[in-house]
Amino acid sequence: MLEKISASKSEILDAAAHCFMTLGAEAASIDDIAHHLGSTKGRIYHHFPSKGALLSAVQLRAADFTNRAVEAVIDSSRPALENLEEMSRSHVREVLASLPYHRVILQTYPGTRVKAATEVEHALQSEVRKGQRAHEMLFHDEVARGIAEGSIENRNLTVAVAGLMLILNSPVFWFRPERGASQDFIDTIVRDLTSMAMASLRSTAPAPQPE
Amino acid sequence: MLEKISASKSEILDAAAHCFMTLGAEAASIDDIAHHLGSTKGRIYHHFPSKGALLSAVQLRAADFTNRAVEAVIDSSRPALENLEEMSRSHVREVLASLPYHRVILQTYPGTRVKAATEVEHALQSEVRKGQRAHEMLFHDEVARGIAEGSIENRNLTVAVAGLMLILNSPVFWFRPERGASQDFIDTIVRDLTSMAMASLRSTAPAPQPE
DNA sequence: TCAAAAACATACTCATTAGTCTGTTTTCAG
DNA sequence: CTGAAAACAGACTAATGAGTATGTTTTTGA
Repeated sequence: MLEKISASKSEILDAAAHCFMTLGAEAASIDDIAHHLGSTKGRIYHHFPSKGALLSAVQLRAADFTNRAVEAVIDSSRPALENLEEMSRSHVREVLASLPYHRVILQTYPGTRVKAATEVEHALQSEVRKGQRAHEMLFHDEVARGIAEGSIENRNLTVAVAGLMLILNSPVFWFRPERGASQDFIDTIVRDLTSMAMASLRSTAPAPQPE
Repeated sequence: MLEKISASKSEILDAAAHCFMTLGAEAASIDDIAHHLGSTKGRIYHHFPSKGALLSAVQLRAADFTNRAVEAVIDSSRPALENLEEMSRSHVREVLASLPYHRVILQTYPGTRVKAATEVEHALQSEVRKGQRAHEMLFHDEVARGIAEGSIENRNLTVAVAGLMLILNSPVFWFRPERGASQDFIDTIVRDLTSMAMASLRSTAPAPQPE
């Protein structure tokens, strides 16, 4: 789904993600990104046709990161909750590892339709949504399986999955890697968030005990 | 904490919140907001000194909305979890009721420092954070109390409260009132999100049974 | 009833910034 | 080696949008 990225292109994406994160996707200018690279606009516009395309590329890569990380640990032979726990752990780890990219996604999450949306840009945005939806589907399907199993509380699926993803993505809002990112704290975040996420899903009432 | 707002000023805030929501806080121009009001810039700049001040006013009002709603139902004589459940219910209801305002908050949550930040604007933003922190504190304190009680799982407080707030705010990301906001669906959202939030906090291991 | 202040409208200025165009350097296949 | 294409740099254009300055209307208090 994602074409190969040259080393230079990847460097540009990293810089773009960083600037979008610190300044906001809309406020960050192409010149800001170029300056952060020690280059000029010429370099960026040689690789990307527009700012919108660059933004979409960053968002697409973000979804791709978590997608790969989660898909790698999926094992549908396990019970849904067990599987979801591994998936969640992997997702949170990846978010913490590639934080700037995921910050950008959150910034453009709501239905904020871009003003000057050409046909091409619109298509790119639709592609981004598709990638995000695909990733949510990984969790969506497992939650549905868990509800069928009886191990997960029977709630509105949309509401439940949205809440789950928000828990897993919550570090995006407050995690500051620049201020001391001790491996210990990272482990705490992964453990506690995964624990909270699983607890929020787990069925309370009958609790089928297979022991 | 919040000065009285004239009818006209309130109308401007509503329009601003709406435009910030649909177009994004950065992309929405003062002219856009004025046009949505059927007026011109003059009206807005008569009441607000700058776009940043207008944005801050919207954010401050958002925090004020949920603050009032939650504070009204706090009853610290109850057990922490019971109290938190009522608070959460009230919070979610308020978010759904004044959605545009809360969308704006989420858009500017991350550490995106504005570029042209004058001293005044900076002070306003700091005021906004203070209001948001105050509201989070309401939940923070109750969670701490619950942990002390033993009814809430002993996790990192920052992580736990952040996760909790994200669950409660999650409709901001996907709820579309324009597309059929049946009272029934609203009730479902409030019930399921509150249920998930409480489940994510509840202590799993010893479970002190006071019955 | 009548100033004066509040509440707007309208026409500007000026800075920022996305995108373009042309030139220069680097890479690399043959 | 060489020439052509890729990978940039740097100057320029054009449009958008925040903020201002000066009107005009409406409200209001005495």
